[in-house]
This record gives sequence, C-alpha cells and structure tokens, in this order.
Amino acid sequence: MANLKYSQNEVIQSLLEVFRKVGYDGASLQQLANATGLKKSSLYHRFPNGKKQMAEEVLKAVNDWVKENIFGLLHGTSNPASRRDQVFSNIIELYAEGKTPCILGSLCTESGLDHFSPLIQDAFDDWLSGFTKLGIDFGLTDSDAKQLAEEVIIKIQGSLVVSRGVKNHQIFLRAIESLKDSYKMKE
Amino acid sequence: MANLKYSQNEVIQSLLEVFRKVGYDGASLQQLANATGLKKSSLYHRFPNGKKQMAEEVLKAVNDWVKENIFGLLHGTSNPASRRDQVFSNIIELYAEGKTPCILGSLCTESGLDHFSPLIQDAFDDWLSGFTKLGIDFGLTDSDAKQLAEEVIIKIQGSLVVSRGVKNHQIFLRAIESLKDSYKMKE
DNA sequence: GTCTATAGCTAGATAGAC
DNA sequence: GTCTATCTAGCTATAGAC
Repeated sequence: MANLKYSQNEVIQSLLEVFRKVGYDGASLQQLANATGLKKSSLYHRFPNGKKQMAEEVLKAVNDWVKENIFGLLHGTSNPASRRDQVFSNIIELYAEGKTPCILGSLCTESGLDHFSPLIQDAFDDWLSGFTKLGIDFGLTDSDAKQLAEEVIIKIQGSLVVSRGVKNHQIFLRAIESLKDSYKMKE
Repeated sequence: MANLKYSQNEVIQSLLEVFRKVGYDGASLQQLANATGLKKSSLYHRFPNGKKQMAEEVLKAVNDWVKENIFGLLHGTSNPASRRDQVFSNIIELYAEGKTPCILGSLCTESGLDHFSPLIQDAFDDWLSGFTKLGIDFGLTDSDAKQLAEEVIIKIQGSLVVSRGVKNHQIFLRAIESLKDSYKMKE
C-alpha cells in the first residue's frame, strides 16, 4: 500500500490549491495533473469518478481540518482569550494574509453547490458552531453568540472577496482584527 | 440601426443573469446564446471579441447601474435617512432578497480578474465612495465613514456567499438589516 | 500505480448564405 | 443582423502497456 509517487495527502493538498484558486469549472484535468505531478490517467486511478471525486475528497479533507483547527480548537478548555488569539492567527495563516481564496467560497457557485452542497454546508456549520461556542465562553447569550459567529463567517468570506476584487489584502487583515476585537470578556 | 431581434440592453441583461449565476468559466457560449434567444454566431456579430467582450460589456452596464443607483443616490441631497432606506431597499431588490449572486463576486475569480480587474475595482470603489459619503452625512468622521463603508461592502459580499453556501437567504437579509441599523444620526 | 495513446465530445470561434 | 454549418482546440474520460 505504499508504491505511491506522492502520498494521497500530498495529492489532495495540490488539488486543493488549484480548486480554491480557479474554482471547480475553472480547473481542468490537465491543470490538476500538473499541480499534483501525476498524469491525468493516474489521477483517474486514484479518483475513479474524476474531477467531481477530486473536489469531493478535497472538501472532506478541508472539513477534517476545520473540525480540528476551528471547531475543535474553539471547543477546547483553555481560556477563551488564548483560544481566540490562536484561532484568528490560524485563520490568517490559512488564507495567507488574505492572498489566497477560501475553498468554500470558491465552490459556492452553481456547479459547486450542485455537486457538493452537503459538504459545504457541513463546513460552514462547523465554523458557525465553533465561533458560537467561543462567544458563549466570552459571556455572550446564546443568541448574541450565534449572531456574532454569523458575522465572523460573513466577514471572513466577504473580506476575501473584496480584498481580491480591489487587490488590497489589508482589507482582509483589517476585517480579521475587527472580528478579534469583538470577542472581549463581558463582566 | 433597429433591425434587432432583441435590444442590446435586453441581451446584456440576459448575459448578466448567466454570468452572475455560473461565473465566467462556468458560462458556455451555448448557454449564453440560449439565455439571450440569439444564436452563437449572432452573439459574435454583436460582440466580435467573444465571451470576454460579453462579460466586459456586462460589467460596464453594471458600473453604470452602480453609478446611478448607489454612488449617485448616496451622493444625493435628500435627507440621509431616506437615502439610506432607499439604497438598502434597492440592494435587497438587486440581489433578489439574497437569492441571486453579485456579478462582482462571481467574477472575482482568477480568470475574471485576469480579464476585468480594472472594471471590477471601479465598481467596488463606487460602492465604497457612495457609502463613505452616506456615513459622512450621518455625522461620522471621514475615517469612521470609510471604515463603515468597507464593512458594508464586505458584509454584502460575504452574506451572499454564506447565504448560498448554507442555503438560507435570511442570512443575507439579517446582514442588510444590521448594516442599515449602523447608519444612525450622530448628535 | 503510473504511464502513453486516444476516444468522444463540447468548447470557443468563423465562413458564408439569406 | 441572424442564421446554418463547420473548424480547431481543448475538455473529460478510458484502454491497455509496463
């Protein structure tokens, strides 16, 4: 089980980079093959259902990552302020200071949703429930915490779009800072 | 100059609907032809540079719309509160209560930006300057007004993405309401 | 498991009749 | 200005050698 030219994790990581950069429709098999270092037919050996399966397994990997580094981290037991700092720091890294798109946003298109809607919803839901938990731990009511969590997801996605559109990733960094500031302990 | 099966405005409107729904890469000429009611070759007669020119003229039309209905409206002389109400009402209509994507967001992808970056930037800049003006008229400092305007654009774009992703357009409507509430007169 | 080669199709784009 | 017909290139996907 290990005559692989590249590990499945490496391959999926390469596919992720392509999909989040150019989207589902924009990604050609040639481009995906080039990115992974494998030939098209080798990709089909690993993903018999083709491009759709590639994106699907990429999304599953992303969901695992979110479960561990967002949902899991935010549901931890360390003090809320340090969980907040760590998560927002991870987020900045995840999106390369705003220079890299989010795979969820990139697949939130008609064809993407046609194929992967449940996976995309699951990922967003984990983000939401993670940040809701953080808000509660900061003393917010359930309702306020939920509302703030929604604002977090919205501003992350929106600031990534706008940063890209106006070619100024400071917009993303400013948005993250303002979100971080909105998690302050209520006495 | 009027042997047209459909007016150029009608055609561009149909193209807009396709592009904002499926994006630039996702839109095939067949699909664009079907949407307009013209054959592919007739589209090429009107847009000799093909799909790129179609999206380009769509974006120019959108920029005109934004100049009139956002930038222009917000720079009007009527009282700030009524301008605010009218603009946010227009926005809800523009995005069909959050059920329809924004063309700017849909083209904020690698291929879209490769081709149309200046037009996309111009449109975002008009949104920003319009809402900055509104904030100033509500008594905010230039700096606060600019920051709030940025938040408006971010939340519109982000809430459209998230609404689509979790299939709940109430998220968009809630975001718009909260933005509207943030424009209150400072005494 | 990876490769070369290629099938079958649809994409974007053009030629020329009306 | 719109149409039918067609070109070429690229697409997704498969067959079969190593």
